[in-house]
Amino acid sequence: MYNELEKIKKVISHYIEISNEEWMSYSSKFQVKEIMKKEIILSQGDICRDVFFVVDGLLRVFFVDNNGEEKTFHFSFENTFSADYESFLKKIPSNYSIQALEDTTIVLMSFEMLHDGYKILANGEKLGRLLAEEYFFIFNDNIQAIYTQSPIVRYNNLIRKFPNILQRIPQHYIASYLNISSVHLSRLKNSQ
Amino acid sequence: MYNELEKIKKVISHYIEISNEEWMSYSSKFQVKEIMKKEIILSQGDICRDVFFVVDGLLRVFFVDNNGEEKTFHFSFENTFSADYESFLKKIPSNYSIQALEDTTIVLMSFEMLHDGYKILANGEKLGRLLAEEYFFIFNDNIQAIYTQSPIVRYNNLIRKFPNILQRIPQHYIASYLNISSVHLSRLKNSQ
DNA sequence: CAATGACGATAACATTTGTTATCAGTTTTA
DNA sequence: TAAAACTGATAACAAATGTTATCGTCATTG
Repeated sequence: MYNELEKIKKVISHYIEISNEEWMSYSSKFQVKEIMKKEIILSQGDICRDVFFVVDGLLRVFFVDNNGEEKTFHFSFENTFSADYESFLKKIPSNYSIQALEDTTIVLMSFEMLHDGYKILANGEKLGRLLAEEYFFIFNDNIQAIYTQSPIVRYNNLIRKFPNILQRIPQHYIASYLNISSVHLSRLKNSQ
Repeated sequence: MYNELEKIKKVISHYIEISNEEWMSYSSKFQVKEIMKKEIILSQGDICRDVFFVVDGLLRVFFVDNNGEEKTFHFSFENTFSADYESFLKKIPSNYSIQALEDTTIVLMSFEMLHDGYKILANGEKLGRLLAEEYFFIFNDNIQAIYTQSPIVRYNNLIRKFPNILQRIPQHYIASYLNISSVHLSRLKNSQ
């Protein structure tokens, strides 16, 4: 418990100043959870009630398209947040599912908690703003990569950014993330 | 002048409560600008110093990829904001250019103004948060469409959402937005 | 430990999509 | 108003990508 909350405190402190008193009362509301590999912690269609902070492990965010095919569109590594943030904020059914790719430790942050934070914490609104901005940056970069880079370039960049990704994530999930078939990715890799 | 600011007040009031006194002092800092068709108001590589609010007209957000090809990835219609929001927030060189597709009236909102607003306005931080969230929603929906929908489905949805888009935007820009060649879009349209 | 399933490479083939060029109609510009 | 640029359709061809199936290896599970 101690370590998990220390980690999330470190991340939050990176965004805003938070006093010890504030942290003491605020952090008591966090919920820590251990989830097993393959476990699904958010199902497409359900409302995303919490933002998940990944303390240790790895999550996969995906959805099932009209043809019944799974599309992976995000991996959540250690020390990052994960959620269907639109579902979370608007309280509408989620378009994504979130699944653990490894045994994972997460800290749950509920909608109520975040919104209480807007009032309770001196810099609560700022935290909300910076979280939204951070999410936006991720998606912005992502969309730009899709428009400007070929799949194999995106693949190489991904590996450069996360060198151990191949040991942790099955290749067909990566292909799905690149929005190409697993056969095609295999071909691209072996013909560069 | 009167009408332009009324429009943006209406949009901002949709996000937060803002008193008349606040609006009086705050709105005086807005800058209204008329730009001509084809004029470029943000150039790739420059820092995006302002968020543009489109009062009337139409903007195109695009970038030039590694092969020297223009990729359109967003159209900004009336009553919406436009910017390279990442460049704007981080004060880093913009990856996008923004160009008017019609004679357009915009209201400029500088970084300093937005940040002053965080302090001056009672709900300033909240406004910043909601703007970031709004931007995030747009990109979220966009990325999801790219992953789950075929180009022709995205095209049809686009037309359903903006029925007069074909009269206002050349088809090859729309093809670029769909991330397909203009020849291919032409084919898809005429073979549904 | 045996059975099952997951994983990634590969081949063969089908389909989609891009590229280049041409043309006719329209709009813009000098 | 004449020339130039822009626009969208179309054809022919090339390249990229998907689909299906097979196979060997490895991990998981009962």
